Amino acid sequence: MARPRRIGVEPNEPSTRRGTRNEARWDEILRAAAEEFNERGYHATRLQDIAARVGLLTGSLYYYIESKEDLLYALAESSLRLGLDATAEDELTAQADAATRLRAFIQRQMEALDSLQSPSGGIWRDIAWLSDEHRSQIESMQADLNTFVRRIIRQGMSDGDFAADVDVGLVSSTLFALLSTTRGWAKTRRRSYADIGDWYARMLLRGLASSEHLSLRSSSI
Amino acid sequence: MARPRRIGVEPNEPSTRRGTRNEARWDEILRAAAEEFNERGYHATRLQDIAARVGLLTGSLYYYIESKEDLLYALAESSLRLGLDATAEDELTAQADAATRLRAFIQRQMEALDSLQSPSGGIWRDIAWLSDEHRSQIESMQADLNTFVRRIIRQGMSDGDFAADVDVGLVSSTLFALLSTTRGWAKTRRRSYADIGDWYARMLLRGLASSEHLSLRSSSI
Amino acid sequence: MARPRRIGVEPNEPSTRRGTRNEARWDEILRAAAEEFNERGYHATRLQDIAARVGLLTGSLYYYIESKEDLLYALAESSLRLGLDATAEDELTAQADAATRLRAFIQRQMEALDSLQSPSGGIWRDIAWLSDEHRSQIESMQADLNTFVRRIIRQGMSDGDFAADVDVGLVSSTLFALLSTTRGWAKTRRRSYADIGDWYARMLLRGLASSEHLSLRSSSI
Amino acid sequence: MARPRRIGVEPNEPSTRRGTRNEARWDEILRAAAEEFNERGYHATRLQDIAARVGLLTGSLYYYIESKEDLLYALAESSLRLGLDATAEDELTAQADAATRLRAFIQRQMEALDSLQSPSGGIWRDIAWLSDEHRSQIESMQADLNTFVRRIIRQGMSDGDFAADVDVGLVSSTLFALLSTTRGWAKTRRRSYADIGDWYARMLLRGLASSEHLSLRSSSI
DNA sequence: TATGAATGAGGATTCATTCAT
DNA sequence: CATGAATGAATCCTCATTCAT
Repeated sequence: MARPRRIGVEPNEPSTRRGTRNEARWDEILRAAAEEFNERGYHATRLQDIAARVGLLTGSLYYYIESKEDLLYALAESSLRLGLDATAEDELTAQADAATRLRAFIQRQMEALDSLQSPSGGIWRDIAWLSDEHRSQIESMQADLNTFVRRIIRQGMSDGDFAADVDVGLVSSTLFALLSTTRGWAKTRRRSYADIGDWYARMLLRGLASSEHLSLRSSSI
Repeated sequence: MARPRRIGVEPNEPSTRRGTRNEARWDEILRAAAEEFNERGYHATRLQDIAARVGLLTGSLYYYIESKEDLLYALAESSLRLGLDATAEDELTAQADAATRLRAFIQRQMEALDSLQSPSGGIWRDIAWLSDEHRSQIESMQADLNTFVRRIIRQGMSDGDFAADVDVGLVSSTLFALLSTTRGWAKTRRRSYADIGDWYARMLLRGLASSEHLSLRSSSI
Repeated sequence: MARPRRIGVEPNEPSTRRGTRNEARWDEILRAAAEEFNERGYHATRLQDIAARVGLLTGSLYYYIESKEDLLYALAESSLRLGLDATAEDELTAQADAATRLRAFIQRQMEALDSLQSPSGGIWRDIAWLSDEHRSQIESMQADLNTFVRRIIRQGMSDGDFAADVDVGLVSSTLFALLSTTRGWAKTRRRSYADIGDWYARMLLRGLASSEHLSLRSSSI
Repeated sequence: MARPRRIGVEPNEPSTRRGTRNEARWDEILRAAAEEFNERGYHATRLQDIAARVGLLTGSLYYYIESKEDLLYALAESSLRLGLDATAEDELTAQADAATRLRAFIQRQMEALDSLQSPSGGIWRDIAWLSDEHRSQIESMQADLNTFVRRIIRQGMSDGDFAADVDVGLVSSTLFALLSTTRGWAKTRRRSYADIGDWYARMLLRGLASSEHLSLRSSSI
């Protein structure tokens, strides 16, 4: 293990490089990396662990990657991309009230968890180890996702659906905390991601509701 | 000689036990370790980082510890001990309804976050790196804490305060996920731990409430 | 990361086993280790010393070993295996009298000294540093060798060739002491191992003889 | 553990130093060091091991020694001094035949083994780690002892008591090998040092005898 | 005399990374 | 594409040694 050395990375390498060839293998590798990172964390995971999962020797990985960091980036990126994709709303939803939109968002995020490369809490702290360029890309995507959620919440507040005294940042932090932690313990659980998403949505929406509102339409929540 | 992963038997005994001498330093060290572990995670943290914070050389740390693992254990242990201490209820609370008890529990846990050595999400995954003995001790404490929460939830269910269709495990997982993640982002936030605790309690209790119940006494939640 | 005395469990598996790959190198390494251990002893020898002899960097040794202990074990094992191999007797010898068999045994042991990996007194004390499993294997082989010698001596005693008052354990201890020390000083000496063996045999056999017996056939000894 | 650093030792330090004060403690320490060195060897022994035996903390040892090497030197020196003392012969012995003198020498050496600080095979290889000055002193004493034995053997040869074809160096090597190894296994044995000495003398003397001589007076050997 | 605390130079071990084949 | 072999920079851990109290 070592502090990141990559002092000077060429920003414009021949993109003819890695990843393009043999998509299947590349996916395998990403999947393997995702699992190892989820279980042990980025630093505790050895390239050898990943290579072994795919049936390769460590050195062989370098046909596909340029550095270990590549895997972290690729995973964070694809995970966030999935999250951002789940940001797209069909016409109906797009015009619905905040509660509906939030519930839909949560459910779409939970669905994304099923695809193997998704947010496992631990990875996010390790973003700090990415190269400057990579890190800022990731952080920008995180910001976008965050913004999407905050917009919905603000919409709910101005529509009077959500309590006026809600701390928007607190709520979105809570939501992402829940989403990113889920994978860690959900495996052992018999609940489907959909069920868990239901519970999250119920908690959050009830929590967001203003007291009067809550008593009026509680049955629908 | 260095880190000889002494697989086998040490003809020489473990020497004198550390940790007790110079309580002040020991606390400093723990505090430093907690902060580093929280920021970078167990594996990414170098003993040097910790030593430097305390103004020692790396080797000097070994006057206080026997291995890096010791620090992980000490932190996990003290963190859980705090959590378990927060399990003690005054007479009034002990006889209160589930909602009251749960809210009190959450607030006490949040208060514990203020003491420097407290649950930072990341640490828990690294428990896997503890020695067998240490790990089983930690896991046992985790189980105790878990049990306490589940009992309250079950009480609420049988008293009719909480919805009957609640998944106890899911709820407690959610609660611990929230508690252990908090530290990660709370620093940047202007909310006090007490405020955050209020929000957690509100969300969880409303989430747990049965629909009718909710509409009836929603204003009090 | 270095020498983390990984007391506990390794979440990561031992990886692929070494030693078999590139037999030639492996032999070189063993030979180098044997020489260093003989000269300085196990503890005083640095892996760097061994690596340098083979023209490798210290870290590169770990492609072949898992720990320094591996080398100690491999050497002790191969040394004892040689010794045990020298236990095999041709038909003629097997049916000869004790004196003949003992002499033959000694000579075969001395021949074994020529092969580079052989008993150098110092190594045996360091066996204490082997892992439990390794140590018990070594000790078991030592016991076998010991038994072989004791059987011959007992045969000699019951055949009346050796004095009846001989202390079997004492004799075998003496023999192994001689065998294991030889290498230490024999290098500087101009005598061949065969000559030295002759002298050992002469001493021991005469020492073992009963007084009467001795005077009768002394010329043949 | 480290290669000996003492690059430049002042040859003429105030000898007012160590060892003089509190003879009792000093003896305890030497005794402890002797035992540890015998069991684990010089390098594997930590000053802490020795200190612990005496009930001191490691640092406190430095009131008595100047460096770990001091202990090795003191032990080697005292051990050889004992050996050389055993070189003194009473008038009768001094004028006896070689066999008698050799036997007497062996017995006196064996008696010396009882005093706690005596030759344990392992120590001798570690002499290489002494400072130049210390080492040459030790080697000089070794040479003296060696010479004494060789003289006796040569006397025996010229007197016709020992075979003429004997290799003097080989014999003395053998003798010292036996003497220095003894402690290693003698503990477990029920034989007294005197008994063992008898056996050594018998073997050597018979081994040294010329064939004719042997048959003539075998009963007396 | 003895101790507690710290130092610092090793030395073992790990692992990302390279590269010729 | 993959492997075997090697590299070397970290990082952990050990222990002789120092020194103020």
